[in-house]
Amino acid sequence: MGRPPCCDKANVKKGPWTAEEDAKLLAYTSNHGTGNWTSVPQRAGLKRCGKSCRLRYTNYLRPNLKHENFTQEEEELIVTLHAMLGSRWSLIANQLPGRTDNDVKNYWNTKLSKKLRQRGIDPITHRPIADLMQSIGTLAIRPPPSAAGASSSSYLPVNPAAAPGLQPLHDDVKYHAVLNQQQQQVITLLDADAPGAAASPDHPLKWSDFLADDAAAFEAAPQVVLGQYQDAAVAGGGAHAYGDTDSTAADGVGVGGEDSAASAFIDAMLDSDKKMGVDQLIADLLADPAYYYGGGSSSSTSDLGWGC
DNA sequence: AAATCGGGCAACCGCGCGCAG
DNA sequence: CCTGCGCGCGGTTGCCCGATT
Repeated sequence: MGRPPCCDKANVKKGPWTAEEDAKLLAYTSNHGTGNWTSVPQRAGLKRCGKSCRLRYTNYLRPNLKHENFTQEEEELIVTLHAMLGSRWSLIANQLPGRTDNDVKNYWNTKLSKKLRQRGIDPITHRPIADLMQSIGTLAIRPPPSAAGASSSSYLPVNPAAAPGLQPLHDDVKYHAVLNQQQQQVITLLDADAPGAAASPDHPLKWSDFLADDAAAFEAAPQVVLGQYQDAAVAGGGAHAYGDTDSTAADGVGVGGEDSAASAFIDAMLDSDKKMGVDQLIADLLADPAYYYGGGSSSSTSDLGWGC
């Protein structure tokens, strides 16, 4: 059997919140804070489920929330982080002060995913759709991994430059295997950067460490996953600090230095990887940016025109 | 002017995780 | 160690409203 419901659904109001309910919830939270959500409805005089109250507060009533449209910088950051994290909306939202996971998720589903598709990028894999179609096309005729020169027991990457005949789908499999490792590290690091969380001694790196204002400090860093969005960002102006109007929330993200900062971040991740014995895997993967976006093709990054 | 359609968004649902007893 | 509970998350639903026919 599943878990019992958190509240008596028969006596709980559902649907849109009224101004009166908002006022009650706001009055309660401003006086008592947001402690035990299950007791909030009763204490605040609301006929709502505690979960509903929490959702209403975090997505709408919470102070310092932004209600205006997403900016170009925010869009780019969402796409960048989605490429690294997938649909970990809460982690992505943590890097966008004043935005909620619901905001980001809705914006992605209604706007950004379509935008990417229109530009020929698969919003799930962040790779050119043409490449994916080609991969699907090779599925039926692709030889087993052992025949392709790779171990059949693992997805150890082969430097694409050293294996030009590698089938695209095989690339995809390895890409995801390695990317998943990267994602897990990014997630761990972002978690450690969450408000109130201490940096793990096992992962001394913190995402915010790479958000220095001085973007030039990272110029030497190789451009990897995020590089394809850089052209538009650079064209849109120099380094510009992301509006951090709420110093108590997640740290403001320096979008102007974001790409280079993110690259430096990944570089540091790679250093960390060495300790885990996967540095060679990552190094091989990063050796060729085309590995991510089928570079060299017509779908090169500058063609995305993201800033338009 | 009315009906229909589609996009956007707020809210709900179910699940997993962490923690306290 | 086990169990129950609360919280937070991601996926999904359904309503509202503007655009189109």
